[in-house]
Amino acid sequence: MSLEPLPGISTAEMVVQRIRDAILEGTLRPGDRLIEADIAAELGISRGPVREGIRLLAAEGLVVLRRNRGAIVASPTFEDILEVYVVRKGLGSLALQHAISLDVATAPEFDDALVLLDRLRDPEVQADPLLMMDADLAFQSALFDLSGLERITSVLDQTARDIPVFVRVLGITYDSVDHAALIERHDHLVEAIRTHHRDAALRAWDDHIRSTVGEFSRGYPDAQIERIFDLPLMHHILDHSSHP
Amino acid sequence: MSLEPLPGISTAEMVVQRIRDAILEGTLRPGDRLIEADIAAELGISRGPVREGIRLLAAEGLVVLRRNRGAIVASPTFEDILEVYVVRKGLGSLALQHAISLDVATAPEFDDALVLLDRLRDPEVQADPLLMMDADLAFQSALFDLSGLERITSVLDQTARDIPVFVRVLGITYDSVDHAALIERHDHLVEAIRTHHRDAALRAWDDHIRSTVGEFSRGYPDAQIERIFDLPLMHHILDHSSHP
DNA sequence: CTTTCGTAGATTGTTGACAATCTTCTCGAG
DNA sequence: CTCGAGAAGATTGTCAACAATCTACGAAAG
Repeated sequence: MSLEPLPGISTAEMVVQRIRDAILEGTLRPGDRLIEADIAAELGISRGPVREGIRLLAAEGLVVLRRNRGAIVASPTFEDILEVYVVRKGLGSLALQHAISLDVATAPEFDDALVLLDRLRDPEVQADPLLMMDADLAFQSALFDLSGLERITSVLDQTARDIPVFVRVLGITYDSVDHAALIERHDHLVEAIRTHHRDAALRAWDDHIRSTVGEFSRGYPDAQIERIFDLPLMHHILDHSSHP
Repeated sequence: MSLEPLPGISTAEMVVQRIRDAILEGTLRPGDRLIEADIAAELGISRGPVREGIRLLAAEGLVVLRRNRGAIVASPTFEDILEVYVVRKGLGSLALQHAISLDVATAPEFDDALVLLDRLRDPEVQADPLLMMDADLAFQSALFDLSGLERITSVLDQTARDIPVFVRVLGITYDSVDHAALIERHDHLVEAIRTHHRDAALRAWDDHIRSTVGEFSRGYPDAQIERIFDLPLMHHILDHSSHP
């Protein structure tokens, strides 16, 4: 039996949460400056932990740091979110393959993932798109954890933290998402892992990524999913070789 | 024409370099504590930048942070370095595929990569295994940059920074590495990219990873490369579910 | 002899002040 | 009217002192 240290969260991590929440809430918008002294005053702490929190956010890609010129909230583009999904497709495949090659179906962590999957069936969760997205990502994260590959899961978790922010900033809505279909795909995935069907699992994962990307790609006409995930990504990214 | 700000490197980054060098040099060994005040005194600066540098190293995975208990030099295992190569195989494939789908052979950055490849032919470089490894990784990094996928290249660059440290800490030697074969594989890779042969490039990349992993796997008998890279990684990783 | 408790020392976490750098505004030259 | 120099203000980078926490050692109880 292991008790976590009670504070659980450092001051710098509190800063991270507050700033991330402010972005999610729309209080902070892309391009806004993050002024250490102002944030410190607002939170009633000194600049040190604020500075540390901002650096953590920069490592996550949520803010951009400019030497001696402070930090601004990042301005993710549609290409950025596509790249995030390319990473999730690639590393997710690796994690799932490895999980299958282990005997994870009997591990207690596997049941944890099933519990998280059940959360997606909760009508209360389904009513709130943001809750739904969080629950979905938490379930996927639990699956990846089964692989025991810490570096890979850490990168995947980072993308999972970025996605809600990107979605919010880009104004993407999941209104028309088909919850039943989403859950069915996840059921397939779980079943494939349980029965050690590697190819079926990879197919289910690929389906999920395609569906998700397809869902939020409405309104971005030149982002055909076929081009994105047969080739790994769309063509017009190198054009952004602007160096501001 | 753009001039970089002359300092080029922040104080915290200097700290990062010094500590990483100390690990590479053997002055700092896995498990050693990093005491902010001591390091600050040694470098003639205050604790602030030292603290910041240590956090950067922690984000890189080179040191482990424990709340209120300071940082210690990480103790990478053989499984860790295998996982690093799994990441490089996976994300490297994505970056190369995307680079090929663009018209990068005519880009000036492509020539930069060729120059870096030529460094591997320099007898002076070949004489020093550490130089050779750095030059090799720099060339690969230049290839990945062609993709324009910033998140993916940033993860790949992080693994590239970790590799020399892991190699040093684990006492791996590349003595018997076949330089001619290494360069020939890279030539194949370059040629495949130039001629838009996606499958050939992926095969060359896979060859390179296998050869590299095979090279340093001598003396680790139960790490057969076949098992590692057909399945994504070896089986006995989940056993390390110790939570110290 | 082993275990628990308490204290002293060491180390990290936080703070406010100072130094260095950047930004913005004004003013003058062309 | 445009452009550039220069000063004032704003903001980050750094520092040293203080507070909170942890570690280690030793004494006392069982």
